[in-house]
Amino acid sequence: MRLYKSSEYAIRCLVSMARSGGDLHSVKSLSDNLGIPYKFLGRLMSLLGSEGLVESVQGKAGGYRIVRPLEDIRLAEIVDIVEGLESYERCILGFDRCDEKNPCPMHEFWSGHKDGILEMLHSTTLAQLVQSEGKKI
Amino acid sequence: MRLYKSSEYAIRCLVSMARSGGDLHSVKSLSDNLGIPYKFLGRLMSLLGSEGLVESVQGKAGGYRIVRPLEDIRLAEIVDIVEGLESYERCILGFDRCDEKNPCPMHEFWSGHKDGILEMLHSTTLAQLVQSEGKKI
DNA sequence: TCTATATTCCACCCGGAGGTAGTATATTGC
DNA sequence: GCAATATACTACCTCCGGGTGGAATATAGA
Ligand code: SF4
Ligand code: SF4
Repeated sequence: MRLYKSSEYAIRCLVSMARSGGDLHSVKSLSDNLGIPYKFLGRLMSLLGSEGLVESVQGKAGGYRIVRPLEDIRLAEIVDIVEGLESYERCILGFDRCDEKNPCPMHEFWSGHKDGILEMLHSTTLAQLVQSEGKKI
Repeated sequence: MRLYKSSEYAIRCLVSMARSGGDLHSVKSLSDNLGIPYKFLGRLMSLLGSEGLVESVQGKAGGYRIVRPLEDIRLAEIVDIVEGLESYERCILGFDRCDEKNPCPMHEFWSGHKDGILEMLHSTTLAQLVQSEGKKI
């Protein structure tokens, strides 16, 4: 019932980068500002880069920047890259190939929450997170 | 975003036991009927027994039975015994000590779902699961 | 050119969830 | 009493998410 640490880190970094101006952010500065293990974050940002969510610039004064418009980056995409969406699309009791005619005992109590979360992940964009009133990152 | 396998097994076993009459159920029969690894389920049922959710009878023709009324056993209690409720009470970005005045960027998009799930876990009882229309176990 | 700072890539460690094996112990029915 | 069948307990294994260390590579700037 919790995101992977990696998804949490990815979201926090992207929000932090988007909030503090548009230019390059080094892994070092992100690690220091957000309290995320340096080496771990390095590998994660490299993954986000290879998946096209961010752009990397090597060498001194290098770092990462967000290239795509914030309204175009949805939570579902971030989570899918980092940990995959399988566990959100499957369900609480782990059954797959569910239909309304053959539900598990939890269906009427759970499926609404599951659908709501999945819808939220697909509809919420980085732009909304940046504008949200939450200050803590 | 998924229950532990152990929680899934526990819920499925309890629902199965409650649905198929009130008497003793051996780990062997539960394992066969539900397709749950025998040894693994044995340890899990032993835990449920030590926590007072079920009662164990040793020896030939022994097994486990539910003693408390079904209306009194809530999902939250089962989940708490098996995997703990921490990850449901904390939140999606892993912050603790959250208040409305100092939210994280996800708060307005997530906290509603979190509260709904927690409320569901605390209010749903085994009796409701047994009566639900779901046939698949 | 040389150095400092940055990403990139490799191998490795740790802890916990899931699962297996074997054995000890309890108890029913013959 | 004895065999069959049940729970109880201990030790161990595998996989993976999280995390660390070190060296290779790229590059801006003195
Ligand atoms: S809650 Fe519904 S969708 Fe989820 S596993 Fe059960 S039957 Fe399938
Ligand atoms: S969503 Fe709200 S309750 Fe959850 S971690 Fe963020 S601020 Fe805290």
